[in-house]
Amino acid sequence: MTRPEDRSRRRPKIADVAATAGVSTATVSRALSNPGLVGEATRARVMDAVEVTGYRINSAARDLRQRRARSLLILAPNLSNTFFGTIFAAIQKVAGEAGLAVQISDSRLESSRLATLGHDGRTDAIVLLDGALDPEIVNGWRLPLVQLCEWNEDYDAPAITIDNAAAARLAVEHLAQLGHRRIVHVEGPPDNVLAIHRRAGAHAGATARGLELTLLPGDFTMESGEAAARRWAAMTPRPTAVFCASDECAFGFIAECAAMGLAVPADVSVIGFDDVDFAGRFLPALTTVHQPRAEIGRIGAERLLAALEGGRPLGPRAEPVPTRLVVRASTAAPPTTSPRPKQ
Amino acid sequence: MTRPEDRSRRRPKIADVAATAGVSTATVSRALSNPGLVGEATRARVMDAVEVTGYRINSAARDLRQRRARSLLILAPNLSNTFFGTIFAAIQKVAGEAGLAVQISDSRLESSRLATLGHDGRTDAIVLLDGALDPEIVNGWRLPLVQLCEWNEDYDAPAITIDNAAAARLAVEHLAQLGHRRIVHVEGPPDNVLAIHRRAGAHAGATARGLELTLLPGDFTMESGEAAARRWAAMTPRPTAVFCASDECAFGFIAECAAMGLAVPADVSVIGFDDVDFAGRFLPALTTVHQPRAEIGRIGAERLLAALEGGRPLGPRAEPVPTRLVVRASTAAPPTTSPRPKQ
DNA sequence: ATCGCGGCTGCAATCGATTACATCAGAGCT
DNA sequence: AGCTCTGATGTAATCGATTGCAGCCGCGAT
Repeated sequence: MTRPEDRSRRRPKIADVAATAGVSTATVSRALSNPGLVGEATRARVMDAVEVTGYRINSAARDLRQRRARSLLILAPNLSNTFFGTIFAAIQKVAGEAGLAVQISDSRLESSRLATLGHDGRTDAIVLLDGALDPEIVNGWRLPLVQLCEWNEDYDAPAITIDNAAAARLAVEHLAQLGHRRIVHVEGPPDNVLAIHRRAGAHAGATARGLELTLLPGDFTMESGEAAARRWAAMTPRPTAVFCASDECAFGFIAECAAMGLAVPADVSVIGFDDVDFAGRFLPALTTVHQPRAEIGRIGAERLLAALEGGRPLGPRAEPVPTRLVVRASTAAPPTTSPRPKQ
Repeated sequence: MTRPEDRSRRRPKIADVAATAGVSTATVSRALSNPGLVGEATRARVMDAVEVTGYRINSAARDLRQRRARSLLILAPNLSNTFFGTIFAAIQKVAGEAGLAVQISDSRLESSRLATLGHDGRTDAIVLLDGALDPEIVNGWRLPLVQLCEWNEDYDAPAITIDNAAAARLAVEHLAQLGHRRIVHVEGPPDNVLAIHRRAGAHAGATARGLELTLLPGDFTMESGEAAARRWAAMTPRPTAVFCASDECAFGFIAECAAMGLAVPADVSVIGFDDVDFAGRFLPALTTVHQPRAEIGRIGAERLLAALEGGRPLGPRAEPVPTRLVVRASTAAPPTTSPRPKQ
């Protein structure tokens, strides 16, 4: 005999509902997860009992029995990066609507802890935003997995990305059209796929248009943009435009120009990459390549869901997501102060 | 008799390890989670067997038996908000090191789904970044819970926050010291606690220094900052300084000033609130109140962990986290163009 | 009257780890 | 020798939901 206090104190379980409704636990389970299997009157009694007892399913028990976690893991190299927020939100929206929980973790941890994340049964699928993890570990996870934005050829998983080279080329051609002849590309980190493709695209664009291209090192951060600005300022003659491998880098570049008393775009045109939320409000508003982050997150999550539900494998690779150049106020025709000296 | 293929195909469980090591499952379990309890030789055999079989614990089974999830849930009204990224990272760091998974969810969903999140046994504790949820639901969760940054008096949970009123007052006093006499405060959303406290602080500071304070509506967004800038520009005489309730709002205000051909701080001083990552690189670099987000996230996570391990309840309320004014380039003495007319 | 069938429901095994309790061997003590 | 005590290990119950199998009931067909 259960006293009322017990009910309020203990988390009700399916057996409590069954007792209240006068049916077996099997029937309660079926009424909740597969209502078509139970008679209408019974179902109503069960629902009432659920209401009365305040029953909530215990996911751990269900997960154990069904051998799935109803949960998806996002791994990113730096959770505080503003770039990722939108992606997280998009993934969570899709996953949440499908009843999946979303777990996040920093991807930069010791390999044993990292490996465990994909093996501990708490996760059904993985979204990877980091292309620099050990392929052994990544491929060791026997879970549906998609890569987003960044990718690694050694991972045996599809990637949802934009065509970084083509996008970079767009940026350079924009500068060429404005009349710039000598330009700088501030690169991303040397080993990064994105950096490599963007550099290749910039190079291709410059070659096609006959531009003189100088590469400066960088790593996507604002600090590296500042450093690049100082190196650029010391060049003679100064290139008239700069294509930064990320918006943050561009912000740093522009801020440092301001500190040096140089104006954008009057003294130098600057173009970024990503189109983060602030890009449009920056002063000057930043011309940049739009990377559809929400779209990428959504597509990634949807493909994982399809793989989980259909049980079919994820396609090997995906079409690139369309991107576009967003022209704002940080690019203009090159300064005409001194007519370029013949050489 | 298990054939080798079975091993490689099936996820090994604790029984497989036990069989390989020639001990019982109980011993394996103890060797892994409480090594002091088993003999040294046995422990070594078990560890070898773990290695050989490639065993990884099944969290669902352990969670079920131990009635805990080793997981913590973060609820925020908008996951893509740049403001939250740093907090997520700090929480994940602390939690991850303690072996807890971190789950994130948008807090703005139908109440039934929201309520379920705290009741489904997938979560041991909750970090709440939203003060606008139904108190019935929040208090219905029988889990350790902390509020961060924002809070709600109706929630029965401690809050880790800064002293928003005092911080706002600091901002206003800074403006007073620079010589401003008429100032504007662009408020946050009317019902928001943060907005209310910041407004109160601004009001107190203005009164104490004998400043003339005008309130303009806002909602923390860049758009509301832009709108406020237009309203401010239409005022006669124009106040010479503006205290915005958030950095984003300040960015919007400054961007709109630029669009109207007005310069900051030459024509108007602007001060923000939060000190988001971009604040220091904005042009002009934004004077703002620093909100130690990583610190707040860390403290919140640590208090939850302490409550989980010690089993003791969370303290009722926390000391405010110290904050400070960061003076950069967006504030200066008021313009002296026309000496103020006597009235 | 009997059989078969379909629709509901219940019984009990199951998922995989943890842990209370039992057992047992050996050491130490009287 | 007999007893207790301690430390290591095994046995089996347990966490709470799902699900294969079987049973029951009623109805229509033969």
